[in-house]
Parts: sequence; structure tokens; C-alpha cells
Amino acid sequence: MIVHKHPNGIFINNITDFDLEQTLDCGQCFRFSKTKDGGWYGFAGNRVLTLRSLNAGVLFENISLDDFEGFWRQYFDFDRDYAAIRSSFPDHPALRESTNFNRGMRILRQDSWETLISFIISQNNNIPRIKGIIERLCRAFGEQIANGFGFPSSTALSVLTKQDLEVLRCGWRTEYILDAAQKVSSGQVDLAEIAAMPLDHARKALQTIKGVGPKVAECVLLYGMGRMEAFPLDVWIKRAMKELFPGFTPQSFGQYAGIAQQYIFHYCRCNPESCRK
DNA sequence: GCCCAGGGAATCG
DNA sequence: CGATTCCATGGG
Repeated sequence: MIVHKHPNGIFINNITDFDLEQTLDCGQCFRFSKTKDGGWYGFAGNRVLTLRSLNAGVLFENISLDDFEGFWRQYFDFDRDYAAIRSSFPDHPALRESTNFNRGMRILRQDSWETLISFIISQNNNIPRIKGIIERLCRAFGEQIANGFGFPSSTALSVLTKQDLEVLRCGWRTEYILDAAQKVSSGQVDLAEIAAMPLDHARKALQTIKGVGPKVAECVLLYGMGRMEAFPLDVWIKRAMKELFPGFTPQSFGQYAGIAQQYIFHYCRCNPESCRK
């Protein structure tokens, strides 16, 4: 990857394995959307970003080199070699098909708190509606940033009541959100500490929060704590494991199982017939 | 109208 | 332990 200053921000090229749609619309994050002119616009924590594909590269609009090097480089996981990771995967036709389908997908290294709340909201829910609930959460309780709103802090949410959260229309998940906010803001659950724990300890620690079970914990570890071996088993992946990878376990995919999982997840959602709906 | 969604808690046996 | 049931809401 080569990073250039550009009149409108930062331009990167000579990058392999990076496609905006495959990365920002593959179900790992909920705060980016396509703009009318074909770019992407969204938020990460209290940062806002507009980006677009341009001349075989990507333009990050209106940011400084410090913004890019100090935040977005890590956020987009640009220092990881995805081709090398793909070649570490077991040789399997369905896995090859999945990785060929969306080679430009990268795992975003999101904020752990934002990821925790986002995937609590995701449970037994569909992606368009998850996005709507998170948008209302930010609008009601987040800080205004540019034309939108940042993600509210655990402290901001910890002082709220169930009634306050009725504007979200997210059903029974409200008490899960409040429990998470209270435990994180009080320090009873320390997300930075959990991120550094051995995997099974980290799983158990996350599951002390109400509404966090095995699947949500796995998502927080993978998308919010950079633990690439974490392997969320949602309904799609369970279907794929049964139909396409009989005999496989998450460990069969190796040290970067979570990344394999994401290739498979997005492939199955875009090609439901091949995962036998 | 109906089925289902990036599940988890509570409650059985 | 595993299996079942209920949970609130609305997208497609």
C-alpha cells in the first residue's frame, strides 16, 4: 500500500484485498452506508469518514495524514496480509469459492464497546433493522459529529432507564444494553483487560453481561478486540457448516478462523441457494 | 399476513 | 448436560 497526500484528503493505492462494499457491507459493522454518488459515509466511535474508490485506489476524504496513520490504518487492518492468511486456510472447494467471491473483504478493528452494544442489538434481528436501531441510539444519546452522531459512551448510557430507551424500539434488548452500560462504565467489566485475556477467559468474562452469550461474545472478540481466531456461529454459519463443511469445526480453519468465517458468512448471504436455504 | 432475523435466558426433563 | 419456549419488532 502507498499512502499519498491529496487535495481532498488521503489517497491510497497499490493495495491488494480492499474493496469498500465487501468490507463495509458484509455484516461486521452497521454505521456505514453507500452515498448517492457511489461513495461511502459512516462513523466509527466519534469519528466520521467519507471514502470512495478512485483510479484503482481509495480516497479518504477530508482527513489528515495523522488521522490516517493514527486511526484509519489500524481500523481497516491495512497492516495484515490477507493473501497470506487465505493461503493458510485448509484447501476446501467451498472455502475457495467464498474467498474468491469477496477477496476485498477485510476485518475492521472496531471499538470494543461499540461492537459489544451493536452485537447485543443484533441478536435475533435482521441487518437493516439493526442499523436503524443503532442509528436511533446514536441520534438520541451520541455526540453530534458533522451531519450525524457518534456512538454514545458507556457512561452516557449507564444513567438511562428502560423508558429512556423506548425511542430505540428494540424490544427486550433494552435491559441488555443497560446492563452492559452499567457493568462497563463501573469497571465491573473491563473491556481492555478482556481483550488481552486468553480466549476462553475472555469469553466467560464477556458472558457475565446479560444478553451476551457465546455468539455475541465471539463477535466482540473478532470485530472489537482483534481476536482473529474467534468464530461467531450465527444461523448462516451454522447452516454453512452443516451443508458445506461437514466434519469441520471452527478450529479446522486455523489461527485466522474468524476471517475465514467472515468470507463464508458474506458469501452465503449473497448466495443463499449455495448454502441451501 | 407470514416467516424470519448475525441469540439468549429461563425452564424444563 | 440438551432440548424447548418465549422474548419485541419490523424487513422482505
